[in-house]
Amino acid sequence: MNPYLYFPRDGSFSGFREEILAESVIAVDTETTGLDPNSDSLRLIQIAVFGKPVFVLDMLLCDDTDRDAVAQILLSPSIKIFQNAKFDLQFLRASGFETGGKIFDTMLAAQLLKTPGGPARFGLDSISAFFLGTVVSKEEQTSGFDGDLREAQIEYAARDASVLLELRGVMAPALVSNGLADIASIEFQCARAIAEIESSGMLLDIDRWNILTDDTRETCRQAESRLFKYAGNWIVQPDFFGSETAVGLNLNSNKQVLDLLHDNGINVADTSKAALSPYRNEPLVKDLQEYRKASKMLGGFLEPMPSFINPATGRIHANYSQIGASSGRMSCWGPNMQQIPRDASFRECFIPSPGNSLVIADYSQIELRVAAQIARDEMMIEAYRNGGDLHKLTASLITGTPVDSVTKKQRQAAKAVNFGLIFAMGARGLQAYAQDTYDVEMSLEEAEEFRDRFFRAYKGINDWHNAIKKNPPRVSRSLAGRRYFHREDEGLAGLYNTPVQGSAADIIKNALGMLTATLKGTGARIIAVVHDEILLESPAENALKVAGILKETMEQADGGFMPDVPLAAEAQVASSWAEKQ
DNA sequence: TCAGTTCGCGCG
DNA sequence: AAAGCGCGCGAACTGA
Repeated sequence: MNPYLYFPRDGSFSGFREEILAESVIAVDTETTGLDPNSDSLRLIQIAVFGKPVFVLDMLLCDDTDRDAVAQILLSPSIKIFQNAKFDLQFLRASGFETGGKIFDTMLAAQLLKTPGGPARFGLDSISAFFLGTVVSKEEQTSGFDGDLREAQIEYAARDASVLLELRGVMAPALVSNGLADIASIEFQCARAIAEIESSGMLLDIDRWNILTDDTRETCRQAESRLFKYAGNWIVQPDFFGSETAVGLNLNSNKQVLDLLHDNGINVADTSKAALSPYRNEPLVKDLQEYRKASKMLGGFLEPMPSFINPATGRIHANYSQIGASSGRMSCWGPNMQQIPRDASFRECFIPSPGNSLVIADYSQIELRVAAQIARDEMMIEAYRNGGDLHKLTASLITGTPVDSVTKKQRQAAKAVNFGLIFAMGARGLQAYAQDTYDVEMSLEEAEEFRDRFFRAYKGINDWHNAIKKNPPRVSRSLAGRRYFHREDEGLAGLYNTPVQGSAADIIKNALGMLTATLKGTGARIIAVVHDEILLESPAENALKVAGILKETMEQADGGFMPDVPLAAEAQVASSWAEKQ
């Protein structure tokens, strides 16, 4: 067991201030009374440096002198090693501690270093077992940090901090030798922004939300009662209020819904939106879609959302998994703010707190730009360099219309073509995608024709696809060097898409990291990120300036790995999330 | 009864 | 030859 000192029991911590400040690398870990930085509290701060005992500070007991010493050490420019930094950063901030220097996050490092044979879980115990070959038992320290501490708890807390030093010793060289150093520094710097997003949270206009909930309940009920009229094979009875109910019919059961469809002459294989698409004008199908929509809105968003409002802050603090998707994108849960419906009726419920404004920005066509860069497609690069409208250009190329005479409808169709085809969509898929997403009717012949012309016009994209098709890679990289081990059976679409999606993630993560610096002194906070969109809350008087900083930072966030294609972002000041384009 | 899987669908 | 991809979540369904 490594030696440790526990303060204040073992004397005064502040006497060690200078020798710790002289260190260039320190490991920091915390123990808390729970998992919620808004309602639970920080109990222990453990600080480990090479060649010294681990310093364990009991925040319940230590005095202001020791607090000041910790504050200064955390703020120093030395490298700070954390395991899952965003967690500790939130608790530290809630207790008034800010951190300086670069972050090294062992959890993010482990995720970047992940290989097919490596660990699938990234807790400290799993990764120390894998990278150090040591077995760490966490049993003693999982809970009970709010009363008197047992010696074993202090011992394990100290051990966790010293393990971080050892882990970096192994992982830092591994990141370099695996070509992951650049993406690691992007991820590490981004962790600060994610901590800020989670602790900031978002404010929900609950009154407006409740009205929307009531309205949607009514819509759902009406669609339901219309659907019961098709249920001849079920026993239809008037309910207490006189409207009809099909006894035993569960509209959420796809099995039963399939029967209902068949009974009414709609012979589909399954009840998915795609399968029902040819019948979308049938009254039964229309009612079903309306029911499903309303029921999804209710069960998926409207009803659960109020329970996510944190009683301590009155705001919704979602959880972000920084490397949540295999592509390198973030994911979000509890609640997932990345899937809030786009309808203005939903998004207008997300508002700034009094005296503040929202500042919202998103990247313009970032995945297409990334694809242009990866494929080095000359036509696309040229268009983006000249500030052209790529959707219009595609519309012109596939229809033969001069760019200036492209109609709105043509541009809309081209949008579907652009997004669909660079990711290996077939003519069939393109046709359905254009219909579903852009409300564009396209015959199969047209889809085939567009597909053909698209690949003839964009030679670089065509060559990029052909190269992958000819020799499917086992390993590939995003533009910032994020590494992908492709499954044996991974389809072409995945091989095309993963590095594109991941490179876009590299860029926005770089922007988030930069923002923690460029927003300093404005009073603005990052409150959400949705793949290619960043939301801030800013003091109203600064909002216009902040919008400029946000746009500028996002456009400068190429990190040097987008040499041929410029980035473009659009930012605006808003009084709710609905006010966006 | 309950954990795990599948479907369908919200977002990008 | 043909093929969009990536998530999280609720409800239904499956299997022991």
